[in-house]
Amino acid sequence: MQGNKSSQKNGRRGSEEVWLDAAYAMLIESGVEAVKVMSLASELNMSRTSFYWHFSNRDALLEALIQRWRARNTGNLIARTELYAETISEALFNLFDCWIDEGLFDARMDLAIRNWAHNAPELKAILDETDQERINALRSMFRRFDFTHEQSEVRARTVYYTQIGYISMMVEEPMQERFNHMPAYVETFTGQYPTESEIARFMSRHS
Amino acid sequence: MQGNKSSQKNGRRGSEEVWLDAAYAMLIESGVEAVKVMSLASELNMSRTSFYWHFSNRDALLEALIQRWRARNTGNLIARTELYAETISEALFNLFDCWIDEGLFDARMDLAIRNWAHNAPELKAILDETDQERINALRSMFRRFDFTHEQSEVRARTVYYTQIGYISMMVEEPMQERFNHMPAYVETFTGQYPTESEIARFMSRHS
DNA sequence: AGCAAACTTGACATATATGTCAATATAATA
DNA sequence: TATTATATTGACATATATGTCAAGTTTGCT
Repeated sequence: MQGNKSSQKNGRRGSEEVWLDAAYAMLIESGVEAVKVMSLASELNMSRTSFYWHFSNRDALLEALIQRWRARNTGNLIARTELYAETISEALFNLFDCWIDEGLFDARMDLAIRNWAHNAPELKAILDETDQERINALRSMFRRFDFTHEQSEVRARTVYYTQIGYISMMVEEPMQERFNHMPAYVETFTGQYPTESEIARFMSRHS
Repeated sequence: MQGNKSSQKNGRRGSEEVWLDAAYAMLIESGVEAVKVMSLASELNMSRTSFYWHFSNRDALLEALIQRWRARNTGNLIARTELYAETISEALFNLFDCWIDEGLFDARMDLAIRNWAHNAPELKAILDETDQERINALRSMFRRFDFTHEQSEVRARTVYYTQIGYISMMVEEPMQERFNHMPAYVETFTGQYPTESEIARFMSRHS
């Protein structure tokens, strides 16, 4: 792990990113094991050995992938849980934006990292920490409304596990169907069905 | 995929199972990609080539792993959703047995299969079908009590996704803590806190 | 003991993957 | 145009993995 030769200021030609993008696509599509210098080279129509100018070795590439994940998938989700909301339903709808907008939360990357972490203890440790931070944020969110500590703990986990499960199953569902179910999810997570205006506010954000 | 030479009646010495057991352990520990004839051989202190007497090739071994999963992880979960219950809470507690007893539901195997399916379309199709059957059973369970179609649909998914998420995250939690949270999970999934006697009945099963 | 079925092994052929290196090509700029 | 930093390449060395085969060993049974 560690250290690629050049990654300084000069963004002139820079083919380093090309390799990283290809690696990212491969990681998401087929998992870490599939991120091979050979495969990437043939996909890029480039000599395999050219890779070694940009990265010292395969591990350096993998390390860069992890850095990319950390940079992109940190903060957004937690920020969403902290947005202004008058009710727990509104707060949940704020969170749901993450499940819809790939720019807010990269679910496929998150899944790839999770599977990868199974065989990479250091990464597993980072991921566990990340998960804990997210769950903490969700627990605080419930605490801000009328939920006991125990309720907040369990509902935070239910919300998070549900989403991780959804991602892990790679559910393919028409977007309209997802939207239709969301009020019922809010009802399940909070104990009460959202109001017309709460639903309307959420729906209007996504059109 | 397909076809090992001998697997008939004669269970005399049978080293076929030894290879399969090792493969199973490797699959669960490190994923399909790690299920390699070489690794298994060195772990079993056996010549690599000996493997090929028992299985025609690596694919046959992988096929056998899938068969083992299908044989073991089919039915039990669904049967649990169909057990007699006077309330939805009792029904959910019946289901929770699966998350506690590895004999009823092999969560680690399920996760390994799910990750594997990511790169194996045929397996993915089988898994999708299995998931659908399980969700259908859960939906029917909710329908048997006072839930609308929409509520049953979403709560069935919430219960299932939550568990898949839990497995996918490889949460390590003291058993006592899991038990302590279960009434609050029941409350989240059903909308009402279980009674003392429902909790007592569940707890008494696990001691 | 003797025989056949069940199993194991090492030598061989081949495919895929990583990484090093010296030789070369290309682009920016002096 | 000449120089230099930035890149690319093919040849080579090595590691890991799959699978075939002929020759051997072990085990169960008569």
